[in-house]
Amino acid sequence: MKQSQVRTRFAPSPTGFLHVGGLRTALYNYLFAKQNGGLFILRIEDTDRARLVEGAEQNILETLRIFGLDFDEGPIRQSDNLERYRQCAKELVAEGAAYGDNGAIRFRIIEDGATKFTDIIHGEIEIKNKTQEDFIILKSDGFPTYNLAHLVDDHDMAITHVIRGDEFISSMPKYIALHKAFGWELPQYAHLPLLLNKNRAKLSKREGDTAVKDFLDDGYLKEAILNFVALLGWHPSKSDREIFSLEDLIKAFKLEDVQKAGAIFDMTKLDWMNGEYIRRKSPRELLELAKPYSPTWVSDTQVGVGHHLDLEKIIALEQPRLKKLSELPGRTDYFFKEPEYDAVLLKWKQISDAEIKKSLETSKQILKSISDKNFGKENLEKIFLEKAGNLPAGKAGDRGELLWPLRVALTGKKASPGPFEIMEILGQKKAISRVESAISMLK
RNA sequence: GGCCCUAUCGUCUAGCCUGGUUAGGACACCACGCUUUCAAUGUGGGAACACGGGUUCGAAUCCCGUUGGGGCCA
Repeated sequence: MKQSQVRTRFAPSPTGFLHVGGLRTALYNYLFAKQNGGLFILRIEDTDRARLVEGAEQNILETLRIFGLDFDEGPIRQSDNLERYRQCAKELVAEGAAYGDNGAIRFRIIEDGATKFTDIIHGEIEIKNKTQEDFIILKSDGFPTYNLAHLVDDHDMAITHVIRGDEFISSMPKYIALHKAFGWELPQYAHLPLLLNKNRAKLSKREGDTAVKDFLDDGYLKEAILNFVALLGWHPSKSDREIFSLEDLIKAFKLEDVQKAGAIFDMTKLDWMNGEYIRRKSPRELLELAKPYSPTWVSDTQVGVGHHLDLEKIIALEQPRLKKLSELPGRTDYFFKEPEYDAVLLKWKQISDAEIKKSLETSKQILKSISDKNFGKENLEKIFLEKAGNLPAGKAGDRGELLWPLRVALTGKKASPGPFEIMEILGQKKAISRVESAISMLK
């Protein structure tokens, strides 16, 4: 009848950078603990010395910190606890549940019958004991195996709910037998479906691009990654909601609503979600976030002191188009250097070179006639559209004939924001000189 | 190969427990509107209950089997 406080743990091996599957496991553990007023604990499972990767532990800690998955206890390292595992192994040998085998210690499996347990996500599971065999709990080098160490720690740390990947289900008879041998109470188990790659195979760190750090470096916002990962294998029942902050998730998440089947990690939706979060930022916030993506953004010196506002304007222009921050330099390069492009790009529909030239000359005339103070986008738009005869798109002599060559002259791109907004930022002098360059290309 | 898990649009999924829905949403895709282009945005569209048996007046939903996928062990 005891009502003990919920304690969950995330127990990664520092064998590589934290990947998206690990982040999800950590998140679910965190959410479950927090929504129950419990504690979330971090344990580093570093007993497999051969597979340790330098920097991995630090990356795991750093990544959890970035996502706000703050742990209440830890990090606890298994390598600090070796004596305890050895004692436990000896204890099992002493009572006959385990035996020595070439310097290692093996736990004895009784092959009769079946082991039954209840999983929070999967429900009742029954596994025949003869599918198991005696397994090593302490290696000859004196280090414990996962089978022993994780279980001793979960007990010592009073973990109430073990939330981990599906791949451990088939070993459950081992863990249950071990608990019995120790005379320990079983925690509750929730086995999460695996994250799969496009080929439907288990997502692995070796395939690359699954490290959370890579996504962060690529300009995915932490809110978007977290939200996206939360939705892989979980969805609120009877709700269509998709956008969740960490706080929202604590309220809405239900372990029982976690999917049983594996989910394919498909970045297409992540791209959309990242765009959603990008659009929710203010240009100022976005500017801060974008600074790492190009030397241009780092300091104002390259675009001239006092142009901070312009940078914000540039960001604001791209904000609705951006899927990830790393796209920014490529999309905005024409603000910082003269565009390079092929003259054929200036051609609007089927018009002749002479007509393009005439169009550009018209733009040049207009630009020269405007005073510097009236170079705002609204005014520019008004004047240009009047000149274009205010004909709607598609009509003979439509706006495109005037505006397309102008826009290309300014950007050198076949896709970009509109010319008026661009010119407002670029200023009259540069706008005119770019139109002139375009004209000279047609000679 | 043995064991275990699993199965709704291309993808993430709601619905399943407590049988009766035009099987809902989102991403992606397509079309249209807006528009100089690309986005953003609005409207609309195509798109799924793996298969076979039962039970039942009625099955995505309950039961059995098959097949597919995945995991663990070897």
